[in-house]
Amino acid sequence: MISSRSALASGPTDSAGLRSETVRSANLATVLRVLHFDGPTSRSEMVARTGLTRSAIGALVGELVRSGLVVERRAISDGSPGRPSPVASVMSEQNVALAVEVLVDSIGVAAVGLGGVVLHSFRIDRPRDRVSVERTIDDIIDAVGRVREQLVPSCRVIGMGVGVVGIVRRSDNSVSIAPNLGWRDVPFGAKLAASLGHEFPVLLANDADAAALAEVRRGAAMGIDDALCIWGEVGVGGGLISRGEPVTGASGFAGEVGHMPVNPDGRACQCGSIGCWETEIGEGSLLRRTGRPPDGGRAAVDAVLRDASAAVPGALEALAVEARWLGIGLSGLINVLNPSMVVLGGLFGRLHPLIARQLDDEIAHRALPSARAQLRVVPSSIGADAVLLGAAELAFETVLNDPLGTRDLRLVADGR
Amino acid sequence: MISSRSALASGPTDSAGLRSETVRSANLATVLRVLHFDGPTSRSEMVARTGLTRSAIGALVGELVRSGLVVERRAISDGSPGRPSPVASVMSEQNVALAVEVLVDSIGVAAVGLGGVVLHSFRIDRPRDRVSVERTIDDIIDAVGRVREQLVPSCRVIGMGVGVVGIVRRSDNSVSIAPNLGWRDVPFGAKLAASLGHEFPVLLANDADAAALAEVRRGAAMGIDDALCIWGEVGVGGGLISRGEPVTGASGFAGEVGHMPVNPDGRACQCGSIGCWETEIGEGSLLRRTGRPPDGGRAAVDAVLRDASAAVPGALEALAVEARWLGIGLSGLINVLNPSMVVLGGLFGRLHPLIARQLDDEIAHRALPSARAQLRVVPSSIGADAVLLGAAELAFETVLNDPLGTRDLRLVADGR
DNA sequence: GCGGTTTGTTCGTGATGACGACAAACATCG
DNA sequence: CGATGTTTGTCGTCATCACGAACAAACCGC
Repeated sequence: MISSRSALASGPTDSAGLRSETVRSANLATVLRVLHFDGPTSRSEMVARTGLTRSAIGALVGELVRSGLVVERRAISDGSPGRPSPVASVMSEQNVALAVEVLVDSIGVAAVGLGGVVLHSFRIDRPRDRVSVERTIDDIIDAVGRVREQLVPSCRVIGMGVGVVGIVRRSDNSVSIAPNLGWRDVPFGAKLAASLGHEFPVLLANDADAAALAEVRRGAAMGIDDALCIWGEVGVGGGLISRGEPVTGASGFAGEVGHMPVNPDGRACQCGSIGCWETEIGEGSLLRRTGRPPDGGRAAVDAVLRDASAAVPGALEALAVEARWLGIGLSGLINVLNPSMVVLGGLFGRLHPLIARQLDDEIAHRALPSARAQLRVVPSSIGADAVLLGAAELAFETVLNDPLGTRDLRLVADGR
Repeated sequence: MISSRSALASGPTDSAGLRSETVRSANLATVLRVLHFDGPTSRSEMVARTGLTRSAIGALVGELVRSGLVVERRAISDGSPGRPSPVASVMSEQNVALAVEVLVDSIGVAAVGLGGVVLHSFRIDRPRDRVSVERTIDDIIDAVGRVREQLVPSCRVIGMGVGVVGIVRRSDNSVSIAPNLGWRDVPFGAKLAASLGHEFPVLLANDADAAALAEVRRGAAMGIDDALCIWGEVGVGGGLISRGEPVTGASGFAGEVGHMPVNPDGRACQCGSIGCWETEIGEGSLLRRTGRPPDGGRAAVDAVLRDASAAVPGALEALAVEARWLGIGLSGLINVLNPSMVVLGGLFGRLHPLIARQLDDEIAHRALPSARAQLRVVPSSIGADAVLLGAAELAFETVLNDPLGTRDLRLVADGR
């Protein structure tokens, strides 16, 4: 495998030298990451996994415990000989990320503990005319307040992750365009952070990207280094994972698979182009093919699914066409990115059981044999919380990269 | 930006702990990388760039000098006050990579010095019936011999990089399928390494991938973290760069953009699918549109370019169609990957001056405004040597990642 | 030739992990 | 129930590596 740091001239960070502190920080991060992703782990297990010595692991875990991120429980003897190893685990309740999901008709907020546990959550349904930026921020603050009430007093908020139905420019935490909300070039991250008094960092992401992240970190694609998550509702979004990390692109727009041209002489897309993938596989398109109004929403889709399960001819045909176009677009992405797993979420996750066969056929026909050799296409395994969990992971990244860098200063003071 | 190591469970390498040696190795790599990519650099400049102290840089450069990778020349006083800083540079002639380019009608071999200098090269033209695996290996060994004769006696061969016209599985250095050569599932890397007596590592890559790497390391996309290189000849290949590193995909197939479906009801592709991008923009397609036989090769393409420059109507129209389809496919890739630069090489590089306008229009029409905001589309800046230079970079990676890991044992022995 | 400036070099210090010795905690067996 | 073996935490020592300060060297300008 090729692996190198970026060439040069791209800023001082790239060619920065390493010092001893870097090592410590990286090792702390490694340990915390294991606990965050794999759950409670004994010290001896950590020795085996990291290759570090017992003494090093002891010191590292100790430091994490002192900083309030980790607890160690006395070992429960598991029957094997030898001295039992204490099990470290993350302090979920004391270290939480606030996750926010901004949809058109509702706003969800959750407190997610380190380790990925949803501790508390709250959802505000709202009429379609209540989607202005200010209203949205008000609603979020309201919901955040309610969620925070339920947290333990000693709890520390690590950060906030927000998944928005719209195209997000990650480089400056702004919403570039969100047609369904009527937003355009909104510095949403900055506004929200300001409204919250800059108490913690606020990170924005496209909802599909967030869901993809959740899927890779805690769902079907766990442990997969090259994955592709396609999220479909009204629009179609995607999250790309390469080398185990999300592909963001130059300004964080990567993954807008919905606007890949697949049918250059097809229907006009609301993005201004013609024959985007979204126009062929989006919710509206599926509904139209069954003779329903394209804005029927989830209820209408459920009706189609029921019809198809009952083998109603019109519905079956519509699904066949859907499968065909889904397969066409996927084949392109498979040839370009060679993922080892494709996760279908949202609409496509629900559709998958009904169209798996035809979808696989289409891919077998159109994708290069070599590119699809190791491929698995699976439905999303995380349910409704995918976006929230992904948004939380976004916020956790800070601590996971540098566990002590952002630690609570109080704890530093009396910790040693 | 999100950045994290791969989650877990993906092998011990991922969650490996760092030790002090790691720091040394990483810092040596940083210094060597600067010299390799930026050319001769003074010590004081290196201090500024890496953030390391003068003493550390001194020790690091010293170690690289002792290992025979680097020389230090006495500083030439540049007029500024203060003690002049000695300039370190890479020992190109003593540390070379052998680069090989396997095309249908010729085989090129070059000795590329560390730093990216082509020292010597040799090309064997061969009839189209001489493309068997064995013949090819014979020809390579022959050419390698001739090139090596010209190297200085103290020269050390770091490795061999091979760019092949075909789909390469990087995970095991094999050629999965190369239609133009008639190869299929050939463990070419292993065979070649064996024929060379396993003297050095042999790394395989698709020719477009190699060219893309060259473009990112030393060409138009130098310093760009998210780039996309589209290489067109008979087939269409692509190299994806994300976060400054090539995207390889699960088994190293990523970048087969030529087989992205763009026209589902279009022409049959030799890959078995229908309406692949390649069928619309490949050399054959361009020639067919001008009424020429599709296998006319480079000479025929040149004729088309001449016609277009002379504003012959048929040629202009053909180029317009070419530009349209090139734009359609590119727009999809831009929306999915959000690169900040697209480099057009091979056929497309030659075409670019003639179609730039129409291409930009098509992209403006089809790609999301946010995704193309920072985008530049440029022709390749490296000429005929792109594949060779990229193949060499592939081989250099070993040393650049761990400068002393592979050093000549002789030098270790008397070096200290 | 003298001061000012920049840079290489040397040496001591601090941080960090490896390693070995020892003690603690558990299971098994007699 | 105690002896033994095994596994593991802890402590002290050592090696590695970068930092920082002091000093020397090499250049400029006057």
